[in-house]
Amino acid sequence: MLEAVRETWKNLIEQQLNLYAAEVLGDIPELPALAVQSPPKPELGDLAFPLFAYAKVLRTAPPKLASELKARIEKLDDRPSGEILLSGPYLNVRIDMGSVATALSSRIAEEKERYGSSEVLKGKKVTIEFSCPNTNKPLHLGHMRNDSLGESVAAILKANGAEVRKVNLINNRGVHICKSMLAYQKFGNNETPESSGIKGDHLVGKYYVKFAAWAKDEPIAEKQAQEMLQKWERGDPEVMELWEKMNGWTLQGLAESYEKMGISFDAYYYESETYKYGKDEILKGLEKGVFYQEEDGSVWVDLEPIKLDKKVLLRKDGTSLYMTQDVGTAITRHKDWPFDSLIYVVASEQRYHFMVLFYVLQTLGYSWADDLHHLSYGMVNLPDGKMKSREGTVVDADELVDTLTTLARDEIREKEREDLVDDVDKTSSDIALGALNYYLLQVSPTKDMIFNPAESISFNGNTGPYLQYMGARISSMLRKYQDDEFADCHAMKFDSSLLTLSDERELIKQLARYQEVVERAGGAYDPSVVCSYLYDISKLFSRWYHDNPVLKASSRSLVRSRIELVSMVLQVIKNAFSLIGVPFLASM
RNA sequence: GCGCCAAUAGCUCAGUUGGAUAGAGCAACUGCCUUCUAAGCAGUAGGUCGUAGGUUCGAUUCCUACUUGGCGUACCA
Repeated sequence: MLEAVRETWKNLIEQQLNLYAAEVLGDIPELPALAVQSPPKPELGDLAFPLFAYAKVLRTAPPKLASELKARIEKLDDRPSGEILLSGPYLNVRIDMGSVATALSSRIAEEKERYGSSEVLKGKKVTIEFSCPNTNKPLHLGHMRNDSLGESVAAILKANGAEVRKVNLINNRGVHICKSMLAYQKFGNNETPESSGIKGDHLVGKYYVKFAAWAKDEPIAEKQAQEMLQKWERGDPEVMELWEKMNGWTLQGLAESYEKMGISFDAYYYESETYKYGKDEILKGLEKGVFYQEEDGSVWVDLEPIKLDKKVLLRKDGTSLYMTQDVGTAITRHKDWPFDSLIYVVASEQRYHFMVLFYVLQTLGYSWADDLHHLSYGMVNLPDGKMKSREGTVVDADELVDTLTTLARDEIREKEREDLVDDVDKTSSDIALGALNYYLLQVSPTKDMIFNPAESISFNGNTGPYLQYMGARISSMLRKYQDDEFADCHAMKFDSSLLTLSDERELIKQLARYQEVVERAGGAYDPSVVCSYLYDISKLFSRWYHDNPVLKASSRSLVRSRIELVSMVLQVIKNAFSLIGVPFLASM
């Protein structure tokens, strides 16, 4: 919303620069593009135009040039409202924030939860794949980063106007699946989730762990697992029955976890189907001559054009590999729903895999293969090192959510707010969720991160609950404002000229730039952009409303104006919450 | 060996695409609850932005080399 103002000033100054150049030099040279920045401090205005770059061409010192331009612009009859400030080599502008606030207020009132959305990706269909769990164990912290990112990026792209299809590929076959099946066959005693009271995914996970323990001093274990996989591939009825039963348990458990964590999908794919895909595509490529065959019959792609080695696409016995399947799955997905862009949310360990995959798809000549993205995120480590399932240092997702929920509930009790909160259980789990999603999304996706459990359960500082708390405070204020006591204010019109404090100007500016934030987050597939924005605006708001009364402001019209500002802040943080999986709470 | 990614306060992280005095949170210390929710606000202290060159009027940001760490480099997934 500030863009228009920014452009107006930029064009005006560029125009004056050209006129000045023509006067001084006699002709119009090619001038460098004018940069627009934000001044570091509010006193310095709202827009900053550094003039260093013109010193040489115009043979004028930047501070002199700044005052020259100021004088020229101020002489113009037809110039935008706002004030020009001089600050050394910078020409700064204090914009007319009142008119921005007025426009903003009607726009937010009209667009409500759509405020901040844009149409930059309108008409674009995006498939995003994330989560992709194995069916041999429950979700852990690593999955949670994946899930949070997937959900958030999907929401951000939607807000930018894209049509988004969220897909999950369930890894429900393979030797690792057989391992838990085998252990169950041996040690399970027909235990079920019902008989044991253990959630399905955790029960299956228990046998996966059991297999590892057993295999440690049982050399034939691995071999038996391989044999079981072969039986599975032949469709052995007994194995299939067990497979279906145990997968059912896991999927039921995962569904519960997803539900609890606010994760959902538009479509599921299953590896037990997709592992058959891709072989014919590779053979087609072989016919076209884009791949080549070794004497032993295996099919390869030469990655010389992307400066990599060679990669096998079909084994010598003609069977598929992971890569083969992924090629086939991408193509199948495009047939199912013709996307313009496909995003894979997968850990950075697999960068190489996706470089190859994308190259192979391009080589096969699919037009949509130009817009494939690997949203590669870094590993989640613990303060004392890596998570290792064998050493039992894996942070279990369900357990973590439960712990955080309990802590949130304790906090509500301790503050004696149980009666003031609608539903204590729901509020507690929403706080837990907000804490987790914010903690995970705050960090730039590409970077490895350290998950500090002690820190994640702290609700102080730069955390999800801090943001939720701001939302709850504002909501509480707005509820009070609904009282008859404020009836006279309800009838008044919003007068933006009363919002003259520096913090008020800064708040309006932040509100006005929200859409740009959403666009930048979308362009970079980076929810942390939204997180930083939310924290900045919340912190600014906290300070402002700590220092300045709203409902008890010095005049009724000031009450009305500040309420308008407060309402706008609430709408914007609510909208931003929805992009990063932080539940909004009207009270907490 | 080769490739990719990273390195900013004691710790965890930002840094708006090259600009003004590099910012938060946590931890430490100090104030502020008869006043719109103290899950809060304000303040103090904490930095050769891994090292060395280069490009530029200007570099935490771009380039090169090096150091350190992570991850890859399977006819595994």
